[in-house]
Amino acid sequence: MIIDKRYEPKEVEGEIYDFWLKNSYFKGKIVKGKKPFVVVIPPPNVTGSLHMGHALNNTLQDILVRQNRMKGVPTLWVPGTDHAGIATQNVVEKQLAKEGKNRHELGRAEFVKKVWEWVDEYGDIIIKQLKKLGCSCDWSRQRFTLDEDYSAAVQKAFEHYYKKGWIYQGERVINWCVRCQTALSDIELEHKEVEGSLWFVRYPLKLKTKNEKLKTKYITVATTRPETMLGDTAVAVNPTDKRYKNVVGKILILPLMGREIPVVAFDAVDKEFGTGAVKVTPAHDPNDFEIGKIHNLAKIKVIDELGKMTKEAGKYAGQKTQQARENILQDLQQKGLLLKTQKYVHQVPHCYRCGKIVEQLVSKQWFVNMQQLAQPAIEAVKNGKIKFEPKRWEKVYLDWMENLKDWCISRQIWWGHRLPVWQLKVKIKNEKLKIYVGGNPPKGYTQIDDVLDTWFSSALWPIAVFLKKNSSSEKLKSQNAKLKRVLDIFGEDLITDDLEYFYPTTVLSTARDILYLWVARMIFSGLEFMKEVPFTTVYIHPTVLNAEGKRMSKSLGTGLDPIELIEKYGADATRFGLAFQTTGTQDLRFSENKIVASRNFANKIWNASRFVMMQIANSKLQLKSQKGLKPNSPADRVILEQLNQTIYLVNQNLDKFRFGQAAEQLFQFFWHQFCDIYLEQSKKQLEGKKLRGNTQQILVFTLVNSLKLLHPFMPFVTEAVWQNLKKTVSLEPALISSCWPHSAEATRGKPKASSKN
RNA sequence: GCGCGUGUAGCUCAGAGGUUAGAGCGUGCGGUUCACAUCCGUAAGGUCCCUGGUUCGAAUCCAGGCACGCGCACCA
Repeated sequence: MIIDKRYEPKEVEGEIYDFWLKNSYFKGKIVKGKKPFVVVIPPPNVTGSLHMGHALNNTLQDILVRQNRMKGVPTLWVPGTDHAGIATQNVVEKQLAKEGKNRHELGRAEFVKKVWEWVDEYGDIIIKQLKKLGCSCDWSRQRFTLDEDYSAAVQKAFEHYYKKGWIYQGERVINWCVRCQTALSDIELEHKEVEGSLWFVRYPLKLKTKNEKLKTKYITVATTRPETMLGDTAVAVNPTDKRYKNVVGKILILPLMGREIPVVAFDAVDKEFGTGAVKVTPAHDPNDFEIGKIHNLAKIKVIDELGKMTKEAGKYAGQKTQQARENILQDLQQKGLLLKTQKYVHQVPHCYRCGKIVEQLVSKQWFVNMQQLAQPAIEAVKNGKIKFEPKRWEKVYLDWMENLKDWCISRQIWWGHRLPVWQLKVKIKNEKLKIYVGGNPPKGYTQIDDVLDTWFSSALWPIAVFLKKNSSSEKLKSQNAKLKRVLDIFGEDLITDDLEYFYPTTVLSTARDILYLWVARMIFSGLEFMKEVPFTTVYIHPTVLNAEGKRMSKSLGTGLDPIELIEKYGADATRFGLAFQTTGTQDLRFSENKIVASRNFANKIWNASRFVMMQIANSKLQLKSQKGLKPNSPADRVILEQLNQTIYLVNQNLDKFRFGQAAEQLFQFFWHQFCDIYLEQSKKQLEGKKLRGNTQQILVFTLVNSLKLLHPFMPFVTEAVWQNLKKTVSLEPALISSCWPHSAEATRGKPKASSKN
């Protein structure tokens, strides 16, 4: 026998993968009149390396893709990477810091060049890792969100929104990361519990005359951020609060600054919290900003973009916020205005990229008005055009969509798509700044510095991956009326037949934490630009937790490198082990045991196949179809029935994204029903001449179909066996493109009900 | 605060209104000529979180509670 008695993944995986590549099995082809099965990969960050979540998600996608490919459906899985604005910029900045430099010394052009160099050198790591995992992506279609054509599409999308009047520049209190030096959208924050304090500060009421005697001399406010009080321009109380009934409209003297500020009424003030009176800092709190709008309050910015006190902060100017806080508290204490201090645990926003505390400050940024975009995206889910799996995520999605705020899309970093916004160099006095939006600005205009939120471009992923001039697909030939609109938006140059054929995609499989950041935005973008949903099913895979039930994360040191698992146990074992643990309802508390068990299973498949091959060597066996099989013994009949049930159950479970149950069924069937029972039985049957021929037939038949069913889960070992088996039995040239078992008996043959009729 | 999820063998998890509740790993015992020791056979191991309700029958459905995890939120 040619093959070894132990399955050695390392010896076959590379070779098998090359074999698939060489024969273009992963290529997506347009087959007119046939509805394709299309998946776009959630593009990993170029800075990333494969973590367990990627390994899981891409295993599951590959299972679906391979199954559909075998079913004979035109199948395409588009791979690619995301430029990941802030994340990538941070990586390169860190590298620069090691050399004692910063990006400002380099200048914008030089810095961006450096990032591109970094991307060229390291950006492909994760792609190579996906290949190791066995992902059957169409690599000829690999995309990067900063590809030339992709960028063109991003620009067109911006222009489109702008023309509609949905993009505007506005002054708001935004989240500002002092470390990354950029604005962040609300969902780019991570709220972490921080043990802080609640300080109670007295704001004296202004006396009408020097000697006026007041019943109440102070209003006490509670704050977690005393340094912002320097920017206070009011104190707000609930209009129904009896305690403050008589002070609304009165004037207070802001301590330390001496500024006169009014007491105003505002519904949203919680009477129960603190003292029921809240200091109002319109420049540093979004709610206060709203109060300020209503009461026409000044916005006094006391903290700047570097996290230091501005000159508006009087004697505290130039101090870092923390330092200013301490000084202010000391000064208040001295003046007897600090009533008390309470320990207070609260949620503080941190930057999702660098982990530093985020400042809130007033700033001029670009926004997308969400009003008209949200509604169709809500409808599409409500009317079932997009289904969530598991279904409960639908509610999570809808809750967010129904409470959408405008999307802050400008970032003050350098790595990304620059806004196609230009302004006239010379600012004429008393005249609004002249702005041009688009690709060819008139003379004298310069482009503004901001770049777009990374998620603005990834929102276009299911569209933009099919927009490419020099793609394998040619420019649009068909004059499909449906695409007229898209042509108008993106222009002739970008539209290809691919877009017409492969959009909308079928399944989007992703992690729950980017449901808002990415999935929701793809949905409304798809509906806006294509007037059609970008995918019909959103599958949310379980989160991979470690043994302690903590989320696996590299930064937390709770990660586990899937590549190490592949090295140790093989890609098949890693994949099967992950799929096995994907049960649909629960998060996945990762256990290496399951990978070990799967490694053993791969070996079992290998050896059972070896046994079958030994039995049929030199037998010149002509493989019969199921109809041609003649089960002679009870064991024959049982194994064929069990195979049919397995085909049925695997299909059922995969249709419902029940990967674990499908894997379990295959494991049970192959190991216990086929190997433990039938293979043992066959040894007796093979002895006598009477049963020998049919037993051989059934052995091969069962093995061949098992390999097919197992292939999406364990592509390497099954293909390796197939290639060997092919030498003695006439089979399709490759398992990957062979025909998925779907005999009439199997599709109809539910697990047999004991009483028919 | 609101919402979501989970609780079943030592561990990780399936299952689900109806005999005796299952798997993998782990554990005990026995087994190496004859595909595989990454193996085979066999055994032990469960108050299905608690309380109440519906039912002929509940681990399963309902209500309440407890525990853990997660998401959202403008309690300053």
